[in-house]
Amino acid sequence: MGVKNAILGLLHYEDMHGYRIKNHLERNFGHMWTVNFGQIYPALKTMLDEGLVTMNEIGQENAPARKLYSITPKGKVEFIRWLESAPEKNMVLRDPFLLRFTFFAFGDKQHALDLIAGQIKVYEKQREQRAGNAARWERGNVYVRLISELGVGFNELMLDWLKRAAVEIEAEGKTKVKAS
Amino acid sequence: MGVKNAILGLLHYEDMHGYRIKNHLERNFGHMWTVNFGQIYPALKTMLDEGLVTMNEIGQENAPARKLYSITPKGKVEFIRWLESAPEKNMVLRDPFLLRFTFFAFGDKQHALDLIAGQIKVYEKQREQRAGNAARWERGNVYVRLISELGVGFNELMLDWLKRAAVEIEAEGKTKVKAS
DNA sequence: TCTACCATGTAATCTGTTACATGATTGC
DNA sequence: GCAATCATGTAACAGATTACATGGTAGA
Repeated sequence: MGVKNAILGLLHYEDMHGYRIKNHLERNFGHMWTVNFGQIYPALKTMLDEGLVTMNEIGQENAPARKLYSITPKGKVEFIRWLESAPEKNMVLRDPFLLRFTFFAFGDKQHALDLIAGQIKVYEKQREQRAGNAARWERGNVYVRLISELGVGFNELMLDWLKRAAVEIEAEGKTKVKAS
Repeated sequence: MGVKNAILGLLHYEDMHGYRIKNHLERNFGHMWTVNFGQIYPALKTMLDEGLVTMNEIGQENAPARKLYSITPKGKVEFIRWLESAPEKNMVLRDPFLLRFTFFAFGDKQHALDLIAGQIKVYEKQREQRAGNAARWERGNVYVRLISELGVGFNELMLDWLKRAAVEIEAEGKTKVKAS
C-alpha cells in the first residue's frame, strides 16, 4: 500500500493530522503521488490498529478537533523494510486533461483553447504553492530538495508547453490557409 | 471510464488489436495515461457488446490470431460527447520510484544510487522508443504532435534530473566533511 | 450571501492489479 | 536453452473514487 508508506515517510519529519497530510502531499509532492481523503482517513485508522502510529486528539477552540498522528518505532521498522525492498512497480499516470488534449483534432478548437487556459491557471497556482513551501523542506536533505526541484521543473515544463500549445493551436488555421 | 475513451480515440486513426493498443499507449502516450492488459481486453469486450466497436478476427500463419477492432458511428458519437463534456478530474500519479526517492534520507545511499541508475536505463529506453514512433504521428495534427513533444520533454526532464541527482547524492558526504 | 478552506469520517461502487492459463516465434 | 516479444483472456483480490454526512471560520 503506497499511501501507508507515504504517510509513514512524512511522519518522520513531524506529527501531522489527516487533512494536513493530504494537502502536504498535494502541494509538495503532487508530482510523485496523489491521494484523496477517502484513502487517508481509513489508512490512518488501520495504521493505528497495527501500532505503526499513535494518535492524540487536540481540541481547538472555535475549530474542529485535530487528530495528531506520530510514528512509532514499529512504524519506523516497517517503513525501512519497505524502503530497502525494491520490487519496483511501474509509474501510474492518468491525466484527463492530456487525454482529451490528445484527441482534440476531433473536437472543437475553441473548447481546446479554453481548457488550456484553465489548465494554465491550475499550474500557475500550483507553482506558487510549491515555491512557497519548498524552502521549509530544503534544509539539509538532498533527496527532498531534489524532489522539490523536480516538482518545480515539472511545473515549468507544463506551463511552457501549455503556453506554446495555445499559440500553435491558435495559429494553425491561418497557416493552413496560407499553405494551401 | 478513461480506458474506453483512450481506445476510442486511437481507433479514429486506425484499426487495432488489444495488444497493440496497450503498447501504443505505453510507448507514445505513457506520459498522459497508463494501462495494463487486465483493463484492455475486458474493456474491448464491453465496448463490442455496447456497439461502440466492431471486431474481426484475423488468423495469421505461424502466429496467434489477432482481433482487429474498428470504431462504429455510435462509438464516434459517444467519443465526441465525452470529448466536449468537461467535468475535468484531477491528474492521478503514482510513481513508486519517486516515492522511495523522497524518503531515501532514511535509507541506504548506495541503494538509492542503484535505483537511480536503473531508472536512467528505463527512461533512456523509453526515449528511444518515443523518438522512433513520434514521426509517424506528427503528420498534420497539432494536438498529437504537441503531446508527442511533451512526452519527449518529460523524458528529457527526468533524465537530466536523474543524472544531476546521482552526482549530487554522490558528492553529498564529501561536501559535508569539508563544510564541518 | 456565498465561496473557499478547515477538519473528520463512512459506505457503496467502480477500477485496477495481479496471478494464472496458453502457446508460438525470434534472437542471443 | 532462455529471455523477450507477440497475442489473448479470466478471476480473485486490492485499491481508489465518489457521494454523503457534519459543522466551524474567514473573507469577498
